[in-house]
Amino acid sequence: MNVYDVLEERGFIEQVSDGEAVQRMLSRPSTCYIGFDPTSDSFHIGSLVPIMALTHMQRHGHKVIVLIGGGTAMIGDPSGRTELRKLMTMKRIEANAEGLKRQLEHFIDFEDDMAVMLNNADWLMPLNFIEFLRDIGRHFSVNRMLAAESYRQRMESGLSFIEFNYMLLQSYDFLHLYRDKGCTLQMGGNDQWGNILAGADLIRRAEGGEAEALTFPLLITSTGTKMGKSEKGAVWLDPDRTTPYDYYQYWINTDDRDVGRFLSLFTLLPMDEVRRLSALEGAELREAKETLAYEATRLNHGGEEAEKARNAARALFSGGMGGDSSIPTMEMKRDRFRGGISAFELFADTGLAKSKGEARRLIKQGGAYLNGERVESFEDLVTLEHMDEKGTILLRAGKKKYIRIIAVD
RNA sequence: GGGGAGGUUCCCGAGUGGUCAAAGGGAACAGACUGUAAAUCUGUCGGCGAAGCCUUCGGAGGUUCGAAUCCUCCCCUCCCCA
Repeated sequence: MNVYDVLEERGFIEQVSDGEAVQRMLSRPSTCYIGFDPTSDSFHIGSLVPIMALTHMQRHGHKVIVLIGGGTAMIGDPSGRTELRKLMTMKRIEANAEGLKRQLEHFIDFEDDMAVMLNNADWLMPLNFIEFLRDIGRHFSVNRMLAAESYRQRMESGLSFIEFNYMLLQSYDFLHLYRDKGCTLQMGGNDQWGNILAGADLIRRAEGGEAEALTFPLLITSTGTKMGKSEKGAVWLDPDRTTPYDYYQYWINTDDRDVGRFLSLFTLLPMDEVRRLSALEGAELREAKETLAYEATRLNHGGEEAEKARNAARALFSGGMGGDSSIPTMEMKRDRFRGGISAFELFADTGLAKSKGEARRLIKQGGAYLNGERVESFEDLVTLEHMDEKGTILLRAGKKKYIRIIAVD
C-alpha cells in the first residue's frame, strides 16, 4: 500500500498540490521534508501530526528530512499568527534543536541516514542579498504574495518587511533541498500551504523540476479549542514538562467525537482496529480512549511508562488509592505534619490550588479530597494520622487532579 | 516626519473624579448529572484574611480629602498623510 493512501485513510491530508503526482512520486523511494521551529527545546502535542506523518513516510521506505528553521526563526513566520515572533540567538536555537532531535528519535530512526536533521541557517546565513534578489527574488510576484491568506490577515494589523520575506526564504529552503538532497515533497500544517506551494513553484521556475506540496489539517478539538492544551497549559512531549502520567491523562480525556480521528492520527494501530474501537458507543468508548492513551503514550515514552500510567489511572479512577509511584508525587517534610497543617495550606503548597484563596474556595465548594474523603472545612488539620504505613497521603482536587504526598525526614 | 485613535484584571470589552477589585461576554475552576466524554444547570473566578486590609487599570511623576478616570513626560500599538 502506498503511503499516500495510508496518509489519506488516516486523515493526514488537508490539501495536496497534485494528488496523482504525489501518489506516483511515492510509489518509489522519495525524499520529503517538514520544517519545525526551534522556538523551544521540546515539541508539544501540536507538532504530533507532522511527526506522525514523517513516521509513516519512513516506515514506507522514504527518506525524511527534518528541517530546523534556525535561519527563519531569526525572522518570524507570520502564518496564522497575529504578532511578530521574538527573535532568538543562534546558540539557543542549536540547543533547542538538540532537544527536539532526542524526542524525534522516539518516532523516527536517524540511523544510516534514513532520516536527517538539517538547519536552514547553514544555507540562509551565508546568502548574499544581491544574489538572492537576482536569482530568487525575480521569481516572486508581490501581487501574488499579498493574495496569500497568511499575508492578507497580517495586512490588517501590520506586516513588517522581514516577515514578508519569510515566504521567499522558505521557498529557497525547498529549492536548496531539492538541489542538494533530491527532495521533492514538502509537507506541513495547512497554515503553511501558501509557503509550500511557493517553494514548489520556485523549483519549477528555477530548475524546471517537479516538486509537490502536501498539508495536514490543523487540528481543533470538537469542543473548538486548539489541540494540545490542558488545564496545566501545553502538553509537551518532554517528560520533565509533562509527565507520562499527565500525557496519558490528556489523551484519555479526549472528547468522544475525536476518538476515531485521534486513533488514526496518533497511533499506529491498523485501521481495522481503529474502526472497531471508534465504533464503540457510550461508556464502552472508554476502552477506545484507554487504547488511544496507552498507544500514544507508548510511542512517546515507551511501553514501560505507558504501562505505569495506565495502571496508575486505573487504580485512581476506580476509587482506589493508587499505590503506584507513577502518579504525581511530591515530597514533604514529615515535621510539617507533626503539629498538623491546615488543609487549605496543604492544597496551596502542592500546587493543586494556585493560591491559598483558591484552596479555600476549592474546599468550600467541596472539591477537595484527602485520601478519598471530602475535606469539610479548610481549617481541618492534616496530620501524621492521615498517612498510610508508607507515609503517603493522597490529595485530589476536583475530579481528576491527584497528587500524592510522601513524607520524608 | 505630520495628523488621528488607542493601551483596563487570562482574552475580548464596559467604565471618564468618590457608590470600582472595576459591568458584560468568553475561557477557566468547583458542584450536580455522567462514562476521567459532551451538553445542561448552579456557584466561583487579584492576594492575605474573621471583620477588614493590601496590590492592580502601559510606565514614571503630579493635581486632589479622594484617580482606571484630570495634568505632564516617556514607552508601545493601529490608522491616514509623507
